Amino acid sequence: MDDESWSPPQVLVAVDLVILTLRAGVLQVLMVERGIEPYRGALALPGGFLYDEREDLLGAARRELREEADLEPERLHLEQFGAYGAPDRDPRGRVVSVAYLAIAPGLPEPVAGGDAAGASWRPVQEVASGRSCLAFDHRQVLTDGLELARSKLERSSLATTFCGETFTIAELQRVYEAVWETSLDPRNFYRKVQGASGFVVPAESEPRPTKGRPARLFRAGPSTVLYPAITRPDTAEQEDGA
Amino acid sequence: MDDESWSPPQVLVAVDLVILTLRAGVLQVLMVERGIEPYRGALALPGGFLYDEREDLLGAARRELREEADLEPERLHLEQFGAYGAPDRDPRGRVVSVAYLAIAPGLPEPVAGGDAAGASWRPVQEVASGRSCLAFDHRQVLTDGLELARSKLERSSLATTFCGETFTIAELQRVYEAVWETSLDPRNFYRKVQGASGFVVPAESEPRPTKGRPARLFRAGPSTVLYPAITRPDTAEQEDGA
DNA sequence: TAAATAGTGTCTGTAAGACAGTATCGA
DNA sequence: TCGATACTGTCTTACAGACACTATTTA
Repeated sequence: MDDESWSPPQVLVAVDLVILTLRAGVLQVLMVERGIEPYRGALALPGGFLYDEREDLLGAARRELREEADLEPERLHLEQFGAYGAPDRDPRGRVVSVAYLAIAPGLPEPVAGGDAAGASWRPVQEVASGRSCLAFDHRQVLTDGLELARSKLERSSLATTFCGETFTIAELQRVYEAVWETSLDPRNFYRKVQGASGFVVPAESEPRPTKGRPARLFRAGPSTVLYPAITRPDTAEQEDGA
Repeated sequence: MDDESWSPPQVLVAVDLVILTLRAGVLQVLMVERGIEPYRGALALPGGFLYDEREDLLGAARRELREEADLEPERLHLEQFGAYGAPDRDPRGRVVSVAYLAIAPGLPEPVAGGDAAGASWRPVQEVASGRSCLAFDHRQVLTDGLELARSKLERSSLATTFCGETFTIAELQRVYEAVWETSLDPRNFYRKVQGASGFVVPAESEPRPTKGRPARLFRAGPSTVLYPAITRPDTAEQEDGA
């Protein structure tokens, strides 16, 4: 290992982004269509190489968020969740990719303009499950990012970052239902959200156009950690053999 | 970004290992004393650069485990938990380090022999908390790895990997107490461990030398996920301002 | 009025924490 | 026998899930 003539291999470092949002009640992920080889024409997560020697990983993630997704990094949740470095994951050579999870409030327009030309929101279910062809190991990256988002919904106030400035409890519930792919009892959900101190605080503002009784509006509260947690329903508890 | 003349920076990739074990009832981490600059003489986590173009990250972690810690990777829990890539984290140049958490059963001897010459077990509390000088950003890496271990004890059967082939409930409790830096009620702990289906299974074998009534022996059960979880006592729930 | 959505209350089972009590060993 | 450790049981409170009910809007 400390061989005099040995020197460690040079590697390219990239960041990849799993950017989630809720549009029309379904969980969507931002994907770009690759214009160049390898995987030309396939879907890929937004991302790219480190720009220069001085850029740090989070900085690169923020830059890609702006360039490829046309999103303001300052307002978004952005969190690292893994490094992917299989030697053959990129046919061009050795690339280690660090993955970040970003959450954006539902945006009315599909991303447009600037460098984000090829980017579009896609339903997560469609992209993650089987059929479509994803570049590199991005299916695995997506799956891991999704699982992080799902588990963080339980014990952190992450869910509010899917919503706008103010939101109703029912809207918040739709976030949980979309990310978890479940349905929840609105009455129990209401009780639990109210019971988690500091999760949401009332926001007095004009009611929304609606059928039925207008809902109260809330905004994100001071807590980042939820206690008690909003627990995810059993999705068939797993066991595996020794 | 797609400037023709631009090319991404070459980076060195390393793996760093947080290797935890329990010795004499205290949580210890394997540290090496650096023999070369930078940070000569300081304590560092075991680790090193990727060996060649074909080695993958987990492979590198396994190799370092063998070389630097003289441990058999096959028998240990080994899990990635983060990538560290601040531009100035290594004065020699740009290095991105991928961190792994490893758990070893208590080993009677301090590590010796082979490349592991400079390695020694140190109490985590002493290393992580303040005083001693750690190389690079290894204090942060250690802290993050520790927090992963602590949280995984709650919902996974990780704790049994700190123990030998067979163990008593009291020994398992000492694992939780050491990692969490708490004390637990033995009676409630007993009930919870038994209640978590598949966590431990009885092992019939000769009782141990002991004062008092000899304890039953168990071995790790088939479950990797704990239900119900073994919950960590409140360590002052945190809130932070918006 | 009805239809629709919002919000409250109540009941039941399970799990957590506190702690009393019984069992089985060595000396 | 006593001291020590192992193990069992019981009580109280908190939370999860199920679901009945009341409230407030539009049509």
